[in-house]
Amino acid sequence: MPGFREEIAKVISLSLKERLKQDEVLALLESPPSAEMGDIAFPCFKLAALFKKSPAEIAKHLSQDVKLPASVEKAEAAGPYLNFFLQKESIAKQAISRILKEGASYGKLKANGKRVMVEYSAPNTNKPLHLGHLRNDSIGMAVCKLLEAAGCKVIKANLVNDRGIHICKSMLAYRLFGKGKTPARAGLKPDHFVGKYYVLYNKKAAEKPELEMQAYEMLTLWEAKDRKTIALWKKMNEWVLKGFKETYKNFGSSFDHWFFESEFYDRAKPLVELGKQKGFFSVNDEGALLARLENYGLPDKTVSRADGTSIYITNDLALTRHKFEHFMLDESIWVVGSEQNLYFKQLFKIFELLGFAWAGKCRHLSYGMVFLPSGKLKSREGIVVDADNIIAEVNCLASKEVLKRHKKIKKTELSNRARAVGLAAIKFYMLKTAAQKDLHFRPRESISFEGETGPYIQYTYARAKSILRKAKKTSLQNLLFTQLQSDEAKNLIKLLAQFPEAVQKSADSLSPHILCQLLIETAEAFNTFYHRHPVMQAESVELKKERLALVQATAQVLKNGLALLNIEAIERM
RNA sequence: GGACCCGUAGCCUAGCGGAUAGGGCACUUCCCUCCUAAGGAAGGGGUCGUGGGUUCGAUUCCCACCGGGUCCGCCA
Repeated sequence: MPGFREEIAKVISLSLKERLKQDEVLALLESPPSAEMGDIAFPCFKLAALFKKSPAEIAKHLSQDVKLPASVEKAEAAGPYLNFFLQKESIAKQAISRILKEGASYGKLKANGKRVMVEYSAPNTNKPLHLGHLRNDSIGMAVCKLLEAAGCKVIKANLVNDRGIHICKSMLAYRLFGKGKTPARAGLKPDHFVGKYYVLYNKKAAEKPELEMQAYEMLTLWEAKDRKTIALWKKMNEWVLKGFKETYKNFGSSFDHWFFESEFYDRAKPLVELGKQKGFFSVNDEGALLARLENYGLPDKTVSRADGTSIYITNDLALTRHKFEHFMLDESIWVVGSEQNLYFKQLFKIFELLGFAWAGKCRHLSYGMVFLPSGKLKSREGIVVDADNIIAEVNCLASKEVLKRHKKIKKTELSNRARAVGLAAIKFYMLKTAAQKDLHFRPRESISFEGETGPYIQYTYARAKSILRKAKKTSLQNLLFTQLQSDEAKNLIKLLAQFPEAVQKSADSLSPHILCQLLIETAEAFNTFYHRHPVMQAESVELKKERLALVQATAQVLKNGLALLNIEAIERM
């Protein structure tokens, strides 16, 4: 069902003899700076070169030539812009009935057959998930949902970094100082229990440098599949994974596939051979194997150690090939922090040089670092903001807020609402700014429930739902929208109509913040409308119904939007 | 030394070649006999890091510089 924006794009496209396609026109539409100038603006700058006329001339020509749809009252050229004045009844009818009809699928595009894998979270099994993972998971989940809405078949993947020297460090500390304790006996969440030994290792290693040697010996034993070492590794990894799964469940992260580095790190031999054959993998003076990338403006990358043991990239070489071949992917996306920008450039260049057809289908979704007031997160020193603690802390804050408003609320209801509100605060905070920007996390200020926040949008939704509950089962069929005349209603409708385009844009550019921005604007517009125009006390029955329909449509859009950000819309707050 | 990212009001942030630079926090002043005040209305606060250049037009593109960050490991 086309909306009025599509209609406008269509008539412009037709008038331009389709030199610009409807979708291209649609993407160019913007809002004039003030309402007096119109509701939708079409800038003509891009057409100047195409038609060899000034933008103003083109706008003028279009204003006379364009065949206006019913949703448009008039179109005026204003310098280089063509401004459209919308017909209130028509757009209300069109947009609201479309949203009510499509319901939960409003904003979703039809399937495009593209298979995309999104790898995110990627924890290390030597320590619990921290603040950085919360940003990673928030972005990862939102991008998965956005791509799904855009019509892709999405496979959510988690790569568990479960081998390597860092894992051996917590293992060594446990063997030396653990005295056979278990998480249960220590009364700790199992991933926190293991993390304690990683911190302990680093503390002890500062005094006893020989520990480093011992950790490396342990890695060699592990690679040689030494029974006792493997047994310890398995035990500790099980503990950690059990803890992770609990955190993921709490936070709402989910995965279709779990990959383990331990299963892929030694499967890169054929690729290493291929690289040698192609002549750009070669051994250096110390005996390590390097991918020679200096001709491509990149530093060389070590592919395997002199003693033949594997390093991190070995795993990615084998795993990526497996991903594309086994899952028949059209695209593979890695959600990984910006500190690995160079690493991914090198990795992708190696795929290209190895000659894989899918080399160009790899995307690194890079996001900025999360800093604390004291500096960067440093898990080695135990300076972390632990994910579980943050979730619990925000939950507690939310709980207090709910309790302030509802003194006699039932316990289960209180905890459900607090959980939803707390998570919304964290996730929206992580998503509302462009991913590449660094984030400075100040626990007290960062996660607020007022202003541009997840809870603000949830609150707006809850207010809308509260009205709808009061209205009971008023029929909203066959409304004419002749009464819904206010500017506030019109503004709101215009924003609701932009939702599908915002979803598309967010998905295409892997930028959840674009959708966040629209949801904020929509919530603001609704709250303005809410204050100016009482719904249940409307002057006439017809007006009341029309307002109710608008409230219903707004609630639907907010709910759909939040869902794409992996945030729950709650009925009452 | 080299590469990349970020500098927009006290703080956070959108816009990234075009119409008066949008928001939020904090601050000032109003609004709960009225559908949830986690809200709304109004107000003050900006040389869009600095200096050049390209352009009819630059917060947006290019160059230099200055701040801040990251990476350049036989760590992951």
